[in-house]
Amino acid sequence: MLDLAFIRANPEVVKTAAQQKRVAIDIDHLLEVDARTTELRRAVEANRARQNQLSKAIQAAGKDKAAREAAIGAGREVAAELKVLEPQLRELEAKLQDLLLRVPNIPDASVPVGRDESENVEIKRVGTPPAFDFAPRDHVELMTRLGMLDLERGVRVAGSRSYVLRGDAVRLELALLQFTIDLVSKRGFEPLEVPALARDFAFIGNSQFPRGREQVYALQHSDDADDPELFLVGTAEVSITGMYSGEVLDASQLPMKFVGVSPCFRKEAGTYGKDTRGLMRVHQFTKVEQYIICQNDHDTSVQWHEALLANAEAIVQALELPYHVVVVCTGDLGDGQVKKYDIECWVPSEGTYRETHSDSYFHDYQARRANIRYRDHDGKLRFVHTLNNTALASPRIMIPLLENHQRADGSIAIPPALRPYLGGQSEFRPKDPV
RNA sequence: GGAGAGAUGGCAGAGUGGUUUAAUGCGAUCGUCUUGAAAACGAUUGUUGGUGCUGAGCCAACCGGGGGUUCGAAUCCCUCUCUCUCCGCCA
Repeated sequence: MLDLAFIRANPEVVKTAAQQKRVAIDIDHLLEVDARTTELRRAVEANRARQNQLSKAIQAAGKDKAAREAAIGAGREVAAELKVLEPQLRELEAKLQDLLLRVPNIPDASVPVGRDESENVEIKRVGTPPAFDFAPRDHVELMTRLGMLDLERGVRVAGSRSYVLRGDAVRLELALLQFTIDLVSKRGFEPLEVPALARDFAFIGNSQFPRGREQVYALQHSDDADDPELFLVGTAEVSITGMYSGEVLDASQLPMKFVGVSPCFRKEAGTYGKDTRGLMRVHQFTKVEQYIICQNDHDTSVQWHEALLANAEAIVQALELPYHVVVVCTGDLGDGQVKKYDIECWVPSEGTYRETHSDSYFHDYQARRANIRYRDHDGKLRFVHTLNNTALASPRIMIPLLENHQRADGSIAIPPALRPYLGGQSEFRPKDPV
């Protein structure tokens, strides 16, 4: 959420940002609602002031019955007027709040303007895609042959975009998660295992709601089917934002650095026909997420944004995956994001790079929604800044991991960094080699 | 799932319809005293919005969230959330 005072002072900046992010929002209408709200609030407050004066007059009247009755009579009139005005004010305030929640954040000046992901800009390329002297297999074929994947039965249980990991894939996933948490926590990040269920306020704080609600699974937690109380998170980011909602932190506690793990659930609404094969886009997965809460300072945010990227790069480098980094263009940015880097790893079966990590900073956009503040050294309250980046998402990471390290016989080399987490094992080998 | 008790400022804790403008204590900040510190003493110390001669002042709201009764609610009523105690169930 942006500061309303900022929107009032810079409507054109906000309009341009919304346009570049391809968000349809009528800023003029918002300002008009804002003006009407202020006007009505003044009227309500004037009535309340009058009410307080009369209340004192009633006390002061004591046993002077006439004065007392007169003041109570006047009080009735004020109360009657407030009874009309107050619901109008509440309605306007709710409308204004809803509009405010839909105003996107301002992208950084360094973000390229573009329509969609096709206009993201590569800034870095690391490693070389492997040159196979055989036709590389895709992850579905490799994993099925290795007894690691059972798509058919996963779909039987839970429908399309579902899967069962079997055998060595389960060991591999646990190894990947532990390797990742170890690497990031060694860099000073506190491990968290957070709820995968969260209330709506956590989603609002994170800026998944109100826009984006259709991507989230709602749970009927009470008997009132129209009022789901809990939702399944699509990322631990939601839960971590919710953790500190409403708190006033102390400047000395910052920065807070977390590495959180959780199951993640996504409806993937509107992606029919996209990445339908295999493990690229699934309804349920497991993700290790980096999250930082820092002081309200642009340069500090930028510094941590780079640090989070460096952590993620260390992970894909240790897994020996060829990758590149792109700056995401305005049209592909989330509402709250100021700037975002994606790491995309090379996928041999597709002959292209695919997103595995997403590194964003928000300034105080999330903090303002979630009301996370800190008392600065000068004694003032400020909203914190928040950032997050994937550390590792599984099973998606298995696609480049297994495809890049495959051999002609269908076996797969395990990168040395991962071997300690697999009992020293150096490869996955099918029972029936090709 | 059943029964009961609670939720008040950074913390503790009074307050059961009208000078509550939320007491008191602790903490914090500043000052006095001191070589310095501690102690003692004094002062200050919440948030949000509005107004404004722009951080003097003035107005409004906030006692877990929301709604209601009343001229007037921390206080009475309804509802939701959470915490604690006991019983039941359970990995």
